Amino acid sequence: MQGTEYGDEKLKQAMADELKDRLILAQSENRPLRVYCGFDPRTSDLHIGHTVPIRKMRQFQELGHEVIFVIGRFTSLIGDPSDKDVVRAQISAEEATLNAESYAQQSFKILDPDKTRVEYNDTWLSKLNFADVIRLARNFTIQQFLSRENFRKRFDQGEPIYLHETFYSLMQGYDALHLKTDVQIGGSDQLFNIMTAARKIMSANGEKPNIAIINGILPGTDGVVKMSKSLGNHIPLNSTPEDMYGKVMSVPDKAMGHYFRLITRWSPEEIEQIEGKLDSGDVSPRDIKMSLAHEVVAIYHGDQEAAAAEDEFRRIFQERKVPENMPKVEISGSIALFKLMVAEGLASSNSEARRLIQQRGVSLDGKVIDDIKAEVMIETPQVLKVGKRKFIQLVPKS
RNA sequence: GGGCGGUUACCCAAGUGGCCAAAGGGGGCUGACUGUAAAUCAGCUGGCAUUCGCCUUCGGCGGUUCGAAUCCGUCACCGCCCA
Repeated sequence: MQGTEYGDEKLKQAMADELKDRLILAQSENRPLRVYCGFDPRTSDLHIGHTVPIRKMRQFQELGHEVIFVIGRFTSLIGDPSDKDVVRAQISAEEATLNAESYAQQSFKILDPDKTRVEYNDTWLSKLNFADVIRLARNFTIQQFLSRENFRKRFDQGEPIYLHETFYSLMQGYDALHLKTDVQIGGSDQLFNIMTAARKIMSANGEKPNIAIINGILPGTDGVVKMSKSLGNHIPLNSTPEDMYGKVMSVPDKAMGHYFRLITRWSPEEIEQIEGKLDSGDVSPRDIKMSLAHEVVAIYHGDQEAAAAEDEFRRIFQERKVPENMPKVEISGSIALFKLMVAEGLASSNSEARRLIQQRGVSLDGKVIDDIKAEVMIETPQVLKVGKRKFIQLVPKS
């Protein structure tokens, strides 16, 4: 039950007890627990926020249990209202399918592919007819949904709540029923879907309700809001070691604890020790964060890459030098600086490029260029820096 | 189906005929400071041209007007109340 967050001690205890009982039961039936977690293939990139439940699945896997990775190809067409207080856009089936495939692949960075069952929930959900749906819906009252915070808030503020949004919970519940799961893993934003919807649907249909393992929510690089691609505060699993390292470093100090607990391999004892050092001021928070960044990178890229990313970070941001490797661009003759920036993707429009130049955000070999009419002529290789972290090397065309 | 209110840039939100590319806040970006943290300060934040200027944008379409985000018509969508 490490790294879990039920927001309620009694609930946590109840779930822990139930899990124990279920383990005993499963053992007597000579079978492993069936554990599942669903993912919404809304985007194609997994980010480290997604890894929180995935790591939990991995733990179950290591203990010999059966793990089902459910891709919500059907549900993503509807949109999960759980983590937003606004309606989410629906995406197309084609998009969902494409995303789903790369999704499963990425999850194998953590899960053991041979021991993971991947399921797409449209396999069973698309077969339900209207009468089936009504039967499921009969288990719930409008009031139950309204008592849920995100619906309540919208209701009170006179913002729309669409009927189809309530179906999301039903679908998730049906997933659990269909798969006859013992355990369902999810973030604390899934509490309603798991505790209220899934458990009710299961017991109403004669199954034992699955046990909820509720993880804390990993905040994004802003340190406050749940990590998500759409908010741009995410750290993609596919990003380079350097990028990943840097992004972790940009996380506010106050959010470090969540990162320790939710995405590192550190034990509770180690974390306690680290936090002790932080509190006493024995170690600089920056150094702690650097070891955090190292750890995160090491999980996905290995120690060597992590060490290299750390060197690079020191080099660029602490010693203010240029990166070891950067894209090379050949320049012949002379070209307007702002045009070059746009051509190389360092600015999204001429106006933005000029703005950056005016704001002294552009330099060539360390020398700030603040003339928007500047022309560049390259005779020997020079490094163009735009903003805090964009570098390219300009070389003369041979 | 009826009545009322609403739809403004990435988000929230002001603006009710010209001084509106559109107040303010958030977010983002750049710079200073710094630990790519926090806090703070300054600037920027539609596009093209950076010289006057030009173009696109205020739910869609159409109209009135020298001129519309602002007025009229119509359509779409949302909220509240009534049925």
